[in-house]
Amino acid sequence: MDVRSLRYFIAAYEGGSISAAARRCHVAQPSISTALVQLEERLGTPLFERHRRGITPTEEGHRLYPLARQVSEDLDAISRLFRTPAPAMPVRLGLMRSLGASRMTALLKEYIGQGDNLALTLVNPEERCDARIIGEQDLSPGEAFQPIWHDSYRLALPSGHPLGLQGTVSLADLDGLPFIWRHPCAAMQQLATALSDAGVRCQVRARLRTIEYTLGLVAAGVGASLVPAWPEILAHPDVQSRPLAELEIRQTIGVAYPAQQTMPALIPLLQLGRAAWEARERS
Amino acid sequence: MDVRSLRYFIAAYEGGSISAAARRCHVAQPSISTALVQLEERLGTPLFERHRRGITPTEEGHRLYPLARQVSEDLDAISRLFRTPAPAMPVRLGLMRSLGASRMTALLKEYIGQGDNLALTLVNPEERCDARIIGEQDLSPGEAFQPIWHDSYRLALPSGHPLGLQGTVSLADLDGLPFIWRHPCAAMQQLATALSDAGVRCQVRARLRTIEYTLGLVAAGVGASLVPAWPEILAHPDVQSRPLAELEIRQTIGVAYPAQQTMPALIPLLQLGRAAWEARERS
DNA sequence: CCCCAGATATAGGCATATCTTATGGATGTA
DNA sequence: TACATCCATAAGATATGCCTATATCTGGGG
Repeated sequence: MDVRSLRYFIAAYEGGSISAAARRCHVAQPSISTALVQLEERLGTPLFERHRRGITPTEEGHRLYPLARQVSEDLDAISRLFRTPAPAMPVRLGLMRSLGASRMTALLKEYIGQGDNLALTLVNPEERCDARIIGEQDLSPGEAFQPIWHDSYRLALPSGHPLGLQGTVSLADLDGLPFIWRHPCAAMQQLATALSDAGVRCQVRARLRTIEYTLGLVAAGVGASLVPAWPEILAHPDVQSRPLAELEIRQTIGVAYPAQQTMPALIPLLQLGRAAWEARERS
Repeated sequence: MDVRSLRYFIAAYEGGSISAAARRCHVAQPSISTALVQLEERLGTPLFERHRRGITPTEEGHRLYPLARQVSEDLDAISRLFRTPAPAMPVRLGLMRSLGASRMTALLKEYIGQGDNLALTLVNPEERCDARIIGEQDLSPGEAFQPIWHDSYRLALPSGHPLGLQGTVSLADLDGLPFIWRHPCAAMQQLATALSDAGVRCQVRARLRTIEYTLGLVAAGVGASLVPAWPEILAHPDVQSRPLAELEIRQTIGVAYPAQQTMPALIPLLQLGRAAWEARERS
């Protein structure tokens, strides 16, 4: 028997579905599926009941779980045992504003877990730092770039707003529209340029920095705004979003780091970034 | 990290050499060697010091050993957990006399460990049984045969005996020689036939059944005898052995079992036998 | 003094295991 | 009805492990 299948089992048990386990383990769904079948054959008993909305552990699955955790964690402990407690590699990471809290914390959690005793300091991307999570357009000369996510921006409207009746919204529709401006943001800059080119002016009702506040004001009906198409935004109950017709506003976000002589402590971050990027490309 | 390399580590630690670990794990020596190197790289520390006569664990090796045992045994425990306690498959195994205690117990130990709750009964090979460990020449019709070991027989002499001065001993040298006869034994029969064909007669000083007693008498200087070339015999301090010149006495020992409809409980035994046989062919 | 035996390390070829992509079936949802 | 989600299966590509052969080193025996 193999710990690999045990780890897959753990992820499936905790995630409640095979697909979730695949995402968590950074592998494709069939890998988990077949590994679980093999494990069940090996143990001679079914471990999950499969249904449409996921899987539920059987009696035996519940019994196996704590044992599998035990073995898996013991193995991790062995890995750590001999790592000379690296003297807390300091890494200063510059984070661009409005990154999407959930995906960013997930990435940092994995990075910290995988890296070798990191002392992570988070700063603004303008400050001195070892690497920066920024949009590709803000790259400095001499920096290399590992893409991680790709955001497309959409117009956010209060639910029930008449523009929501259209599938897409054209720039001209924004003329005179109450608008909430967010700054600094490359996407907003792009929109500003396009609007002035088109001779369209909207009413700026507020200027602020964070996406969370912006969403709140949009939901309250203060005005429209431009937001990235993150799942947690698309799912917001009081906000609807529509793509802009003439203008496709996109931004690639990733790790910018000095091109020569990559700091070793950064390597796991770059690997995680690449994994996330390639997973996105596949789907 | 993989339990496979941990198991190899355990075998190397306990065996005191990489080659010994390879023999115990039924794999070739380079497999262990490279796996250990990879494990050391993974943990970032050397685990053994290599020298010509084997390996000795480093400080870290000693620390790793109990942990590796823990993980390996936990994993085995999981394997066993869900096996429905099979209702004690009874297996009657007929054992030919003079098999070589050490290798036979090693085989049986592996068989019991691998099989599924066996109730093993050891009997003489003439009695009714499910399978027999016998020499190939004693096969009954309708039995299939899986070879395990190949024995070549040599003349055993008390150390210091004048015939020991010759590299090989011819049949004629045995004329009048004090001899210890062992029975039943196919090799002895072969020798008896050859002697009578050559018109040579030796003095039979004793007749007995077990190899252990025979060796004792040879060591005591009572006479010579014919014994298989097992390591523990070749290494005996008071006995020297020489091949016979004209007559090569050999015997293949293996599992004899009913050719049709193999009992499932026998399958692990056949697999172990084949593994041992193939390992012998390689060396 | 030379050669052999026994130990470990390395290189190349091969088989198997694992992963990915593509696809189908089933079911709840807009 | 179309769609999204989830699981299972098949087929092709890739990786990993294993084996054979070989090289190096060392101690022992003739």
